[in-house]
Amino acid sequence: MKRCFCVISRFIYLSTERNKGASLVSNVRHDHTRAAAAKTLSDFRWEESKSSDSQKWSRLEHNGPYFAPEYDPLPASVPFYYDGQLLKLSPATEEIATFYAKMLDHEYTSKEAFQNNFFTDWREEMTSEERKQIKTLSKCDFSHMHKHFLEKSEERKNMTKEEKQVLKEESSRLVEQYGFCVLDGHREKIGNFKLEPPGLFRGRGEHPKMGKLKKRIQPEHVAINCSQDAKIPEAPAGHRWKRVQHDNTVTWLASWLENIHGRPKYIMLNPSSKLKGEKDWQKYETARQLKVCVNAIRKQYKRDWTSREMKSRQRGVAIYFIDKLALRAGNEKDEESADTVGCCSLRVEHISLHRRLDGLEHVVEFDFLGKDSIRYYNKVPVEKQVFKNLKLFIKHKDPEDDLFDRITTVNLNKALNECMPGLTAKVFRTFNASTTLQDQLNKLTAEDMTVEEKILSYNRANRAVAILCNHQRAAPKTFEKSMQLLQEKIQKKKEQIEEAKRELKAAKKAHRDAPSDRCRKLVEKKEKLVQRLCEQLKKLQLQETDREENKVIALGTSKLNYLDPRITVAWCKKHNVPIEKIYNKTQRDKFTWAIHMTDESFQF
DNA sequence: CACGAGACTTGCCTGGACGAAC
DNA sequence: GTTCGTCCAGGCAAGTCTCGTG
Repeated sequence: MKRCFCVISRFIYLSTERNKGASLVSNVRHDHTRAAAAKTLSDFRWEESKSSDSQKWSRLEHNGPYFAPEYDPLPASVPFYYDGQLLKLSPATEEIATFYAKMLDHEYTSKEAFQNNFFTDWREEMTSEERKQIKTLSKCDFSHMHKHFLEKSEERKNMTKEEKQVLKEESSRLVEQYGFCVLDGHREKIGNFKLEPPGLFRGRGEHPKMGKLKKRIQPEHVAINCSQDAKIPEAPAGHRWKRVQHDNTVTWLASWLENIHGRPKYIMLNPSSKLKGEKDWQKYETARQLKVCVNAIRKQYKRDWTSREMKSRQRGVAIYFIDKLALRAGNEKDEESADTVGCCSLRVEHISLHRRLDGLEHVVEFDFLGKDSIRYYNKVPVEKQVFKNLKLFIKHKDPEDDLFDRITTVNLNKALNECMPGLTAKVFRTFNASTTLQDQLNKLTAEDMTVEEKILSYNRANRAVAILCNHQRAAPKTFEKSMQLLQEKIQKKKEQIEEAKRELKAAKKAHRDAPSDRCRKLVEKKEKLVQRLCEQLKKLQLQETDREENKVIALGTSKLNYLDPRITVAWCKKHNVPIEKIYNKTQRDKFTWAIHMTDESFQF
């Protein structure tokens, strides 16, 4: 498998290198396409790939991370008052105050947890003098700071073109210096070369740590990873790195521990890199592998529904949910984070069982907060045996008890792995998402459609996946307004059509009454106008449908993470839709591998 | 097996660039 | 020229899963 990808990756490099003849590129592609076609799924050796996969590179060199600029103290003209008294804060204290002052408009500064966390952490950073004086948050007056930053941002908006140009050049110099690394002889883009600046932590949902201080990262906190023979990046003057290591079994260039949860964070490559692309390709191949054995797995979990062992029954139902509803695995979480769940961590309170609902039998009603505190709400008719089992699982339990108390993500994944090497809960999401896209595209695309209609079909297929995976977004702030505008446009267009039709009729009549070349030409002209207007109307109406259906659905996540790009590429080729209409520049870069290795016959 | 550390993927939001409409 | 709206890259939080250790 590994070897197979090497062919592809060599091709990608070839094709992205300048001054290479097009004929060479197409030759490579041709060869590869055949090689890939000849390769069947059973040829993949997962065990083998596992050992060889552990080495991620042989040579790695980079310039280290870019540190956030030092704090620039406020001008003396921006006062801070405590309890009505002017107070000059020390730079460190002032800096943290500005984090809060910048957020005053946000709803969450009104939350008690946010205020308490912020104030506790702020006081910890104060000088003892300041700590003695500043005892109550509500007595702090940040309003002048707040105003100062509003003005600053206004200033920034009103910069001249030239000033903006200067900034732009500065930032591209930064990218030039820090934004790339050299991995195995190839210059690769780094994903996030800038270290996160200090600020206030705002978790998602009801996060118990909201408002806590995210501290400034110092070089002494940062570990550097590069190859032994590489030039070690220089630490900022007067500083040294936490450590420099040469571990080629990992892909990160730099890492540090964030202070909120004490979890590691990393600087890694951009998705367009070979390293990431290879991994991505592997992911989809695993998902395609599941396609081959999913029937057997389904049979197995259905058998488990009637197992004598409670654990097996629970696992059978859990995998059924993961498969049917594309739920996430649902690892255990600690108390120090928002209360969200996935499949294995579902609690009794998250489901309601309805013997009969809306004319359907055995309906399970799900209502819980999933990843990022996004609500999952769904009413699903299930097999009778699943229903029976669920009743059994919740018997004698309290609402806050685990629904699946005998299983964990670890043993669930272990069981899955025994069915198919490499299989874990999340593979089902990839598999179901990509399968859905393929099915929907096949169903929704017709040859006689215009390109616009085909794109609408694609978006609908994409949307079906997003709904399956529960990818949501906040409705755009301007949604209502822009929708209304669009409707007015449509109305206007309709009126134009009426008008044009009347004119056409009149022209026809004139031509009938007194045929002439001039009259005939006028009729033709009017006919064309009507036709053109109708086409425009259709386009607008398509746009309206698309936008309405998309109001709270986020398509990006599935497009980027769940849909095998080869499905899209093949579809575009087959139906003559330019790939640029579906993938923007970033997406094309990320999916370069797929764009080059896929021909129109590919099916997931 | 439980646990925690570590590595890597997935996820939503936002600020600013850019183009269209006024 | 200004305003408005859309799109996208970047930001960073929050998941999943693996591995080593006792």
